Amino acid sequence: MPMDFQILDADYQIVNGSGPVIRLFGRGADGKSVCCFVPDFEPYFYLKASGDLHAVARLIKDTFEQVQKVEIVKKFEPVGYQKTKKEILRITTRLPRDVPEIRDEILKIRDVLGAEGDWQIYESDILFRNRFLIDRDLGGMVWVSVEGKSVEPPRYFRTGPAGSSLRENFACDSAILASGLKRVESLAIAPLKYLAFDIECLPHDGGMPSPDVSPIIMISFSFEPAYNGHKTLILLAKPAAGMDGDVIPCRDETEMLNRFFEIICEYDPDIVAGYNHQDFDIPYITDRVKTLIAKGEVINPVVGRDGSQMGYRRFGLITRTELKGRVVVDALPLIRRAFSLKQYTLRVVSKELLNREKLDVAPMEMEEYWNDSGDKFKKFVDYSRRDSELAMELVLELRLLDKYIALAQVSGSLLQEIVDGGQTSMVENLLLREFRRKDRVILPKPGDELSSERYDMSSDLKGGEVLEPKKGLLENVLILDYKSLYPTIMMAHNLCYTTVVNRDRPDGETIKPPSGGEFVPPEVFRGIVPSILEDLLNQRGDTKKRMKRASDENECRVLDATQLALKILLNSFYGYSGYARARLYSLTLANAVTSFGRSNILNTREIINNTIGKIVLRGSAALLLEEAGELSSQDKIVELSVAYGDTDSVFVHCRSGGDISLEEISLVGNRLSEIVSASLPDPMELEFESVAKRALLIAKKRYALWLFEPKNSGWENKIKVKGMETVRRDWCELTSITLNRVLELVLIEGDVDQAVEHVRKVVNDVRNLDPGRDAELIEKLVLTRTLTRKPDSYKNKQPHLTVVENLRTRTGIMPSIGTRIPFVIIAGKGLFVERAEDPDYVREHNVSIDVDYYIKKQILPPVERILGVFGVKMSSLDFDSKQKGLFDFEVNKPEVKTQEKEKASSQKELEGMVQEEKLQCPENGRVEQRSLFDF
DNA sequence: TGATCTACCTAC
DNA sequence: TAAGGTAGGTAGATCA
Repeated sequence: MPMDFQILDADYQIVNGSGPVIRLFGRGADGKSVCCFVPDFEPYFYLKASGDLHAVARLIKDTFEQVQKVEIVKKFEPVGYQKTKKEILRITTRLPRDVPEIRDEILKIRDVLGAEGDWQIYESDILFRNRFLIDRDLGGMVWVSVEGKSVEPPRYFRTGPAGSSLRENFACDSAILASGLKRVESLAIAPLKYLAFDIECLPHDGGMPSPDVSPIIMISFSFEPAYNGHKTLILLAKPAAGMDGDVIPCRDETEMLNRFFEIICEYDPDIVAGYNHQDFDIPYITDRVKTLIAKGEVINPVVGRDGSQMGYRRFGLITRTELKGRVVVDALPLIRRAFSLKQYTLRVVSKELLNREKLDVAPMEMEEYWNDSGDKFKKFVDYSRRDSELAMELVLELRLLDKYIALAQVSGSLLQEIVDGGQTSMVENLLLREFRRKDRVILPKPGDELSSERYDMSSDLKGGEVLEPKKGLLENVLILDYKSLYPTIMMAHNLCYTTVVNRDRPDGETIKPPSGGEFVPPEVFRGIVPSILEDLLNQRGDTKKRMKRASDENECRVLDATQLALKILLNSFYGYSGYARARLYSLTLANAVTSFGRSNILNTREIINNTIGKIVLRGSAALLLEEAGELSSQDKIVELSVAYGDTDSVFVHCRSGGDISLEEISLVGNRLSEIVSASLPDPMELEFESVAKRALLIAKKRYALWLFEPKNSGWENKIKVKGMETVRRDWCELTSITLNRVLELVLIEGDVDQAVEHVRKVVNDVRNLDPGRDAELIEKLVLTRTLTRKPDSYKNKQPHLTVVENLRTRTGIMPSIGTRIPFVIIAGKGLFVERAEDPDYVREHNVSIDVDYYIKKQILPPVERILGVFGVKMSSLDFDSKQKGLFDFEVNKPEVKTQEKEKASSQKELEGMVQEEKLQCPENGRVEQRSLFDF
C-alpha cells in the first residue's frame, strides 16, 4: 500500500557493499514520522574535455577506481547563446565523496594526454541529496507517495535511569525501503510536531557562562501538540519538592541532560524551535556534554531521526546546527528578517510582537534564586518556562514558518537550507532543474579568488534611476508603479545567461539593451531565466485566483504564503545575476536589466510630462487632449507633471483650475496606467497604486504621503512615511513621535502653527527634564545602532562602541555582531561618541542626560527639514542661555495651498474620515511586517 | 574650519 | 559549507 509523506529533510547513508542510499525524512499524513530509503541513485558530474573524448573517457575509467562509468553526452555550456550542443563527459562515481576527491585529479589527465584546449568541470559541487531531489523532481516540503516494503527504522541507544544498561529505541515511527516514489501535488502541511526549548546556566558572578565551568541548571520545553498531556516541561538539575506537575527534578546535571535527549527522541519533533538557540543553547549543550563526558559522566546526546548526536559547526561568525531529519528553527534571525525593531532581545520582541511579558531574573541574582527553595526558586522556574513558551509562540502565532515552507515547496530546496540561508540556494535550485531539462550544464561555485575578482568588478553594476523630487508640499499626487519591474524586464527582453551573444552569432536581429551587449530574441532561443520567471508569474496568478475562491481561512493563509514565496523568487533572479558568489554571474545581464529599468522610468516621465501633458475630465471619462476635441466649460483640465520617482515608481502631480476629487484623480491614474502600459512590451505593466491628497517631498528617498486607497465603498486614508527620521531606528522615539505629530498636523490638518506650537512644547519638556522623575521621557531618548563588525575593525569611534566597551568592562558581557545596542547621550565634556551610555546604567546611577544634544541634534534638525518648507526658521535659537523665550519661530504664514478655505466641504469630509480611521503611523500603530525588495 | 571619509540605515 | 543588488541622505569623526 503506498504511503504519503511530506519531505522534511534528506541525506544519504553508505551501505556496505551497495553504495549510497538516499534517506528522506518526513511526516506522513497519518501523523507518523517516516524514514524512507531510496537505493539506486548514483553520484555524477560533467567534464568538458578536448581531444579524442573516447580516449579521455577510457583513461579516466582506467585511472580512477572510484569511477563507475564515463559516458559521452551532448549538452549546452552554461553561458552564452549557442547554436548546437557540445559533446562532454558524464562521469559516474561509486560514492558521493568520490566526486570532490577526483575532481581535481581528473584535470591532470589533460597533462597526461598533452591535450590542448579548454577543460572544465561542471556540477561537481552539488550535494548528493540535492542532486537526488533535483533529478527526481522532488524537493523540500513536497509530498511524495512511496511504494515499497516496511523495514526497521534507524535505531539509537541511550542510557537508562540510574546507570542501568543501554536501552535501544527506534529513532522514528516507521521506515520504508522505496521501490517506487512519486511526487504528489499538494500544498497541504503535514501534522507537524513542534518543540521549543531553552536552557539556564549558572554563571560566575553574573558574567558570561562558559560550558567548561558553568553548569546547565534548568531546561524548559514547550510542545505543540502537547507531550503526554504537557504543554510545557521544566527539567531541574537538582532534586526539589513541592513543584507543579510540569517540573521534573533530576538527581544532577547529568541525569537532567539525559532526560533532555530522551524527551526529544520520545516526542520526535519535526521542528525544534528556540530563541537564539542556534548560536547559544545548542552549542552550549554540545560543549557542556563534552565537558561532562570528559569527566567520566555517561551521557548520550542523541537527537537525530537517524540516531545521530547533537552537534554544531562554526563557519566564521555563523553557527550551523543539524538535527538529522528535523528542522532547527531559531526565531531570532527570522524575526530580524521579518520585522524592523529597535532591539531583538526576547523581552522586547515578545512585548512588541506578542504583547507578552518576559519574566526576568538578573544574572547576578541567579545563584541566589537557584539556591532558594521557596518563592524565588519558583519564580526562577517560571522564568525559564516562559522563555520556551515565548519561543514557541513567536514561531506559531507570528506564523514565521509559513513563508519558508512555501519557499521550500516552490523552489525545491530543503526547508532547513531556506530557513538558514539566503536566496542563493533557491535560485540555484530552480536554475539547476531548468538547465537540466534543457540539456545545459551549470558552473561550479566560484572560489574565493574569482569571487573577489568579481566583487571588484561589481562597481560596474549600475542600479536604478532616482528622479530629483519637486521638493515641498504638493496636493493631488498620483502614485504609479511598475509591477515586478526587473522580472518583467527580463521576460520582455528575453534577458538571460543563455541568450547573451558572446560566442555564436544568431542570424537575424538582436536585442540591444542601453547598457550595451546583445541578446538573441525569443524566436531564436527562449531564455531559460525568462521562462522560469514566466512560470513563476503564471503560478502566482493562479495562486491568487485560487485565493479569491478559497473560503477556508487556513487554505487562504497557505495560498497567500505561496503567492508571496513566488514573488520573492521572481525578485531574486536579478540580484543573483550580480552576486559575486553566484554560479552564474553576469554583469552584462544584470546591467542590461537595470539599464532597461532606467530608460523605462525616464521614458515614462517623458510620456506623462510631454506626450500626454494634460488630461481632460469629462463626465466619468479621462481623455487625452486630442480625444477631447472642443473643450467646454464643464470640462476639467488636469495638468500633469512627474514630481518624483524611484526605480520603478512615478509620482504624478495633478493640477487643475478648481478642486479635483479623489474619484477624478483615480480616473486620471487609471488612464495613465492604461496608456503607458500599452506602450510597453508584455508583461511589463505600470500600475495605478494610490492617490496622495497631499505629499511632502523632502529629498530623494525621503517623503511623507497622505494616502487614500479605495476600500469597500469609501476611501481609507493613512500617512505613509518613507526614509524620514520617524522610520529610522538610529533616531530616538521622541524624534519619531514628534515628527509624526508634525506630519499629521501639516498633512492632514494643514495647520503649521499648531505644529510649531507642538514642537515648542516638546522642546520645553526636554529642557525641563528631571532625570529622577521623567523615567518615561528618558525611555523615549534611547537611540540604537547595530554592532556591525568586530570592535577593533572600526576606523572611527562610534557611540555604540563606547557602550559596548563599558558593558564589557562592567559585566564581561560582549554583545555579538548584529546586536542592536541601545544608548543615550549623557551630559559632560568631550566628543559626542564618548558620551554615549547604556540606558540601564543611566537609570540606575541617575546620570544626567545631555538635554542640549537632544534638542539641537535630535528634535530640531528633522523638524526643521519639514517646517522649513513653510518658511519656518529656527535660526535665531540660542539654547545655551536659559533665557525667557527659548527660541523664536519666524513663521512666514505659509502660502499653504493646503489651507484654502473654499474647500470647506471636501475638507470636512476628509476630517470625518480621519476620525474614523485612526492614523497608522509606524511608531504608533502595531509593528508592520517588513516589506520585500521588489523592483 | 571646511572637505572628505566612515558608518548607518533606508528605498527600491 | 556565509552572504541577492545599487542609490542616497545624514551625522560625526578625521584629515589637511
